[in-house]
Amino acid sequence: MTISEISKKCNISPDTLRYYEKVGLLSYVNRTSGGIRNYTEQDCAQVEFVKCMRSAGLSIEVLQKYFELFKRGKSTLKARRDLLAKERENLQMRFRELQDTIKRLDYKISVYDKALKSKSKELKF
Amino acid sequence: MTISEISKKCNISPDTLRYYEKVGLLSYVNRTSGGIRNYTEQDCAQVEFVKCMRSAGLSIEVLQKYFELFKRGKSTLKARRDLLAKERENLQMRFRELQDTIKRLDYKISVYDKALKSKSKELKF
DNA sequence: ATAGCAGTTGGAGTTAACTCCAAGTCAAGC
DNA sequence: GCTTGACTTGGAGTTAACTCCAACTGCTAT
Repeated sequence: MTISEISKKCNISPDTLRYYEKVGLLSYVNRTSGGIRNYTEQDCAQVEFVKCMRSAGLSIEVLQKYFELFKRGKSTLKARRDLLAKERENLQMRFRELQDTIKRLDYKISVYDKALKSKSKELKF
Repeated sequence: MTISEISKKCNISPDTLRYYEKVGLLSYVNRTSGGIRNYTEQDCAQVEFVKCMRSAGLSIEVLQKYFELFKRGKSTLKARRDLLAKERENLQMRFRELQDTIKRLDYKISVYDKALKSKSKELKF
């Protein structure tokens, strides 16, 4: 697959794909004889993984660390597991915070709805 | 309350508090005769609100818009309600994505645990 | 064989959201 | 009256994560 195909499929810009490769979030992608990137299904799955983790909020730095461990081979299995587990815990925390914030917004919206019905009050902020 | 008191109470740096005021996320904070900020309980509650929304991911720009509407008075009640409702929907979406990502990480971690037990396999990434 | 387009590279530029700095002010204690 | 320390301001600097650019290469179709 060419870079534009992956770009469309994963909805990530070619520039971002090249950037991810440059900083080590994709192991070096094979090139055709003409020097053009030729993504495999594997590469594609990895791009999807990176995209998913990035949009959940994992930093580039953490993902670099993960793939760097990967390159070092089987001896880093435990370290990688632990890295993922730690990030999982971070997400869990953000998950609960997000839940609370949504509840808070629900309450605030309900206060607005009341104010709108009574057509008189102003709120504090 | 002085800026350093609020800073401690809300765990936001004085620089950030001044920045928020400058860009309109806090209505102008009263000063003492000597020109020093003197935060009220109200201000404090607003700081808490901003902090909560910011850490949930609402942009400075959206919060600026919200407080700008606020300054325009009661006529913008509906607009503010709708702005909050829209942001709430965004958060709800991110909430579900986060849930999925956590599940995905759980699965990946379980795969790692299996690999660690069998002490032989390497994973794809 | 040439026009045109998709791709390549290294490196510069952009954006959001802070964060830091220099120069100055003010109240309090010695 | 002078030092100290917390505060003030406007504005410059930083960081993460892209995003854009210029100059170039190499297929493909006319």
